[in-house]
Amino acid sequence: MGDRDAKDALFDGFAEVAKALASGRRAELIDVLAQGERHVDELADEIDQSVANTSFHLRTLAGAGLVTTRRDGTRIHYRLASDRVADLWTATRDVAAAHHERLDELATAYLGELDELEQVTRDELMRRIDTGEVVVVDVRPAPEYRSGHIAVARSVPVDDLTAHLADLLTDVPDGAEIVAYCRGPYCAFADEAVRAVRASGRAARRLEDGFPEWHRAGLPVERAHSA
Amino acid sequence: MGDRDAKDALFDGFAEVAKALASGRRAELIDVLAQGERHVDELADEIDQSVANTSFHLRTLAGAGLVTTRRDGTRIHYRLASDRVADLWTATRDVAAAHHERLDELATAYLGELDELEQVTRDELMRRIDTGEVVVVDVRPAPEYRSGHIAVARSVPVDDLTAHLADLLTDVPDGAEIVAYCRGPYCAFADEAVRAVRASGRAARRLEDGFPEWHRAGLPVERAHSA
DNA sequence: CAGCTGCTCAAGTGACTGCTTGACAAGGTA
DNA sequence: TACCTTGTCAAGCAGTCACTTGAGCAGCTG
Repeated sequence: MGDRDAKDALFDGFAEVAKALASGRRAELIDVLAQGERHVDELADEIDQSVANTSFHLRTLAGAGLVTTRRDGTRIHYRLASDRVADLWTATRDVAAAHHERLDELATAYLGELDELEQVTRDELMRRIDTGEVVVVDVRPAPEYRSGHIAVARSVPVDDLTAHLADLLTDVPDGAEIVAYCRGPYCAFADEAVRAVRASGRAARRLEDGFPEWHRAGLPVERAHSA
Repeated sequence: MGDRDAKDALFDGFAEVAKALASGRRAELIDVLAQGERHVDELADEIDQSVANTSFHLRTLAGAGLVTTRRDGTRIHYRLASDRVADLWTATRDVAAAHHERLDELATAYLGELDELEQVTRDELMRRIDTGEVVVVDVRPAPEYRSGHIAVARSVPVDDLTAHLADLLTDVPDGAEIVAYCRGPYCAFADEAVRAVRASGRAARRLEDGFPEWHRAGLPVERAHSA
């Protein structure tokens, strides 16, 4: 007890958890899985990798205990092992945002300039939902909406947005604003949606973060029965 | 904007932060630096590695933004970039504790059986400090005590414990208990101290975690002026 | 049963990591 | 000035990782 080999082995154990997140592709998987469970081809599609490689990364994550699986017929559904994993992912992003010297640049390259799109905080959105001044739009892919979403939100996946934009706009009362949300602060879907809505002349902003943060803040959600 | 390469680059950026923690030796460094700043040979000594290798790991951590340096004459002091890094370290340990299948085993191999040593929570220790029923002993190395410690604690580094045990015991009033603390929940110093004190027939327990957790909980500390 | 879908596994390649040794640079001291 | 201390850097080796291709296996469906 208390010797060097045992200490090294223990800290190597902690490092295994960090190692699981130490790949951009696995980080993307965690970001998607934080929305709810998904099966392998969907995940492969989300991260633009082969099914074999995605399967390999998922097994790496499972080996470190970050995700678990559930079989349903021929499909295997992966999900985060617990909310703690989502907390770890949030902590990683926070440290990167605060201390990684090039992160702003990388985020801007992916999301575009953020200053032009004023954001809505969770608290402000909650107040405006209560007073009915807002239409909340979930622009994530449909499976993510199905497995859980902000209570009053309607689903308009960003891929279908141009097709359904006219419908959406007719449902927005005068004086109300559209607020779009997606996976989190570094998800591009909401920004894309906000730009599209604004291009058609209506007011729109994005929520500052996404569904996982809303849910973990204890704000009202609707969840699928099985997920 | 919004394209695959930019998304990969952004998530690779997040992964760089995780990669920095993805080595047992670097994790040990973070655990030590969470106590306060230290210079390179001290750190090399703590993790039982060569100065060259320790310097290499520290530069890796600095490259990811997790630590910063301060020059003082010929010495270079390293410290955590902010409390966020300590939060990330805590989140990593929590996930490992909850989901890593062999972590309990590794922790037991290093710390010994925990059940035999009943632990004191922060809240309970705070109450007992107020009622004066307790002598709080900081068993970390002296530099860590100097850069910050629990307000009423006295320093008895575990290396010096056998030499100072008699002194310590004479200062403990009848009916009072010794509570030892060190770096955190996976630090062996406090357990070792508790066993030594108990072997001499006095009551002793360890604090459930360590100084960084106490400090971040906003409980009373004394800090060095310069650190 | 055969054939299909959904996923995993194995082998192979190029790139990176962790550690060692030994040389070197920056700053302080005599 | 020369010399010491402290820390970094470079080369080199063994081990590991990310991704590809192609094979294989479990469980449905006809």
